[in-house]
Amino acid sequence: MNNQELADLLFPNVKLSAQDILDKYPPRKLQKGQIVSRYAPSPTGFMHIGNFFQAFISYNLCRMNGGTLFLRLEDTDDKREIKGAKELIYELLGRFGITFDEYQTLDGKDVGAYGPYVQSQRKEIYQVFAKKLVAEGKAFPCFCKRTEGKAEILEQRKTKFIENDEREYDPCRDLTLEEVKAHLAKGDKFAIRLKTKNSGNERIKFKDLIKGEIEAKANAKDVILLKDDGIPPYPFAHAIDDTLMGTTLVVRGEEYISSTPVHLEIFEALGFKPISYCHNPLICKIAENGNRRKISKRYDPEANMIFYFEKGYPADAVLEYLLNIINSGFEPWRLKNPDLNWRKFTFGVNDITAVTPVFDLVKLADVSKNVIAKMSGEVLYKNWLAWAEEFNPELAKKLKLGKEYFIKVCTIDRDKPKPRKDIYCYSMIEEYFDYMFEAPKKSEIDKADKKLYKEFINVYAENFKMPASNEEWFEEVKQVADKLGYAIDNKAYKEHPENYKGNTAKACEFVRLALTGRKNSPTLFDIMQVLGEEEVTKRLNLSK
RNA sequence: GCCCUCUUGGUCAAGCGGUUAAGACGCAGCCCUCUCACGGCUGAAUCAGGAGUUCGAUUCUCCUAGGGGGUACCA
Repeated sequence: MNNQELADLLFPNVKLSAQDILDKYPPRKLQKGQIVSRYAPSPTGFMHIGNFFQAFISYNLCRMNGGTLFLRLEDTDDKREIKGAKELIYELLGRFGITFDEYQTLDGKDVGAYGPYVQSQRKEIYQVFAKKLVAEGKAFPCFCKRTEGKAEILEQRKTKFIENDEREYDPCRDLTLEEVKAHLAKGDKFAIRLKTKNSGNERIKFKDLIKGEIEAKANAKDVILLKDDGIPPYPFAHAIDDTLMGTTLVVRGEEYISSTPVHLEIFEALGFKPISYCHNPLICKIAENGNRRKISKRYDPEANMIFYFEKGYPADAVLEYLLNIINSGFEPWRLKNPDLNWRKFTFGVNDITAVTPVFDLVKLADVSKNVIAKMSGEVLYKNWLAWAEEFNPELAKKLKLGKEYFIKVCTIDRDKPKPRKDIYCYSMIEEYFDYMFEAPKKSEIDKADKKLYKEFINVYAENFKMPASNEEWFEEVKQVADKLGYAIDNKAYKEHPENYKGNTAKACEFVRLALTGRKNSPTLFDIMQVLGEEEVTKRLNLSK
């Protein structure tokens, strides 16, 4: 079999040599230890948190080491491509402030010298290398039907063609030139497969930055290099692109560990040096049966990165939570440096957690509360409005109309050394402050308290005027309470509760209920100030 | 099935042969306080199991169990 003749037969239009391509991608000039990493999403129409997780790891690694980060779009699976997917990826990355040194703009311009940064535009490159491998006898055309993982077909092939159960040679690897010609004459489509040099008994070792050295069975399958549409599946594209683009560190999910031996054999066949890997753990949830499972688009809304914007979590809160998962050193650092931007935090490549973490929305809420607690009332208002304009236009209208008022609302129990930490996302604020929009419709009052409540509010409302200070306000509550037989002295109350109708706490609760309908709200005096005397009086009278 | 990988409280985890086994979230209780919070303090709760190595194992080795991942002309 003349391999060069076969190669020319298969790729009559490919004129460039591998060297021609290599010349276009000179090695990067890097300082010692400097990394080049990438984020390589597929445009599937949504961004999975696990996928974003990798981008974020790469981003952090690069930012800490002065490295280069590029974005490469892996749009080689035409069946999965969705319109607008590219835009969505760019939009989400932008919202999170994840920036790249090299990428292709939305209108198709490459920024950076190692493009094109979109795989579908690199078809010729892949073909050149595929042709080279065929010419060297390391790859061959395959005319079989696509199996695409269909069990029956795979099974059939196994029993028919596999010499022992350790290897999976493809039947087409031994086609004669004549047979190939016959196929081509019929116009049969062909894929290109790697002619594995292994028999299934070899072992290989490779290093992973998180897990250390991994030993595995070497690849012994004639894997696909080029699909019958001339486009490579992930492994071949990965080997070529990351080599050409000068990647020094590939961050990818754990699910790729198993296929790394395949990638390594492809690198070797191509004559490329292998690249360092960092296989990060997959983010999980606890399933109904108590087991962990991969966080999924189908069952977990939080698997989709758009979720956080719909709910209105600050981007930095999400990022800080993720940083928590990536590196456990972040939390102590944050405690020590409450006011520094998370971008100031550094950690080592080897310090990334190796355990599949369970995604915890409760913890995220806590992180987010702390992020929001640092916002001034004005900033909170701005962010809340921005969120509403996108996801709740009705609300946005109200917020804009009452701008001054709502800034005051947002400032309640804020802009002080120890702000409240109740709010963790913008979508919850409207409900949280519902009584600032209109008089409360529902009341959390205990049934048993109803009589006392009426009595108290009646007297309190009688001579109500807006207090000038928190102290004054409280004095007035106390006076009324005292008059009605409540304990002013909490100690006395604790000793003999039977002597009183309640204590000052109870009295305050009644006022709170009258004004907000709740037992729990920010400082009442602040609320009164924002509501204004007229409104407060109205609500008190309503509650009589 | 086969291959790879992981295993410290409910969750995130520190720990790298000798510790009263950190810390955070959550939970419970107390304190602070003029109410709601914030904050402070205290508490319950963890080394998957079994062998071995060792004077000594959470830490090293092996086995088992369990979890997760992979096993496509998907990434």
